[in-house]
Amino acid sequence: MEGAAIDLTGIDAAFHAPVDALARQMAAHGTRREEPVRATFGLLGDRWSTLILLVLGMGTWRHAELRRVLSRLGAEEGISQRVLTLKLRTLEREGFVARHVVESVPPKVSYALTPLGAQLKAQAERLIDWVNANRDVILDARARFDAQDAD
Amino acid sequence: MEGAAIDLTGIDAAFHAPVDALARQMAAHGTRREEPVRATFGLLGDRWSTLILLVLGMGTWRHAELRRVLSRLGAEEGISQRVLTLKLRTLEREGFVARHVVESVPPKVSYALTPLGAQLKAQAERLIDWVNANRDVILDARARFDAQDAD
DNA sequence: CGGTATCCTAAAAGATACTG
DNA sequence: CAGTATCTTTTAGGATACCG
Repeated sequence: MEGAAIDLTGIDAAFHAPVDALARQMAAHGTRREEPVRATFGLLGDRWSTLILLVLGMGTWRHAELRRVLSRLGAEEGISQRVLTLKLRTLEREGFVARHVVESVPPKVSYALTPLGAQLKAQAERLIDWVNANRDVILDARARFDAQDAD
Repeated sequence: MEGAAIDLTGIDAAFHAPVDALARQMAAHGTRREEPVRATFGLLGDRWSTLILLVLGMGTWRHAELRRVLSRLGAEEGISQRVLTLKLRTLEREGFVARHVVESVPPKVSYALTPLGAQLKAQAERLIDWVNANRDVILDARARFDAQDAD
């Protein structure tokens, strides 16, 4: 937890106190792409990672099966082999996904959630539930925004 | 809630049952970019929106002040005027941010969280806390991954 | 079958200049 | 001061072919 010594030069003095409190909070969020919070949020927000977490939440999958499921359920257009490998690698590096290889010819590779990944999936589901509970509020806000925009 | 009639052709029969359960869950997540869940996750995952939510959580800010704070606390490099406007527009459209204009010369524009936006900020903070609680697990996983990678 | 390499497109974000 | 327009850079993602 670094985040000390934030330079507030140029920010109105009236804001120093609240900004100071905020600085601690934002230090917790982290500023660099490598920061775990930023990295995790980035994963949840990308096109496939959350979907992958949900699918892996059901059990262990081979690469090809996983890809087929994502291609059927995830979107009109499916995920490319390259991107699935990429996303799985990132999820593995962060400790959310475990990759298991059985040495045969050809080798059998399978993926599953780690305990940490299962926790993250639970967190994601909480957020999904919150959004869905407020789905109508959001759609209303959009409708109002788009309507006034058309003036 | 559409999401009925998922085509499972080509997916091994052994997977039909779990995939079917999964289909309902993924329908809740939504597949299209316009889906509230996808859109909200995308916001939380982008470079600035979560930071903006945190700053607005402290009160009402003018555009320029907001930008100065983000440029000091948010990253080595600050947010551009254009991107801040863009992000605020999106947050406003989703109903998370309220934009208030006082008609003067020049007009005074200020931004604050809506009640819904405050809820989202709380959700984001929950996730931030979870990641920070597991920060070391994540960093360990990365270290192990990078080490075996170097073989 | 899983993975990589190469190439390409689309989308996000930054820099800069300008307007009411 | 807030916002827009234009241009450029960066990054995510997709298509395809090939390798062990």
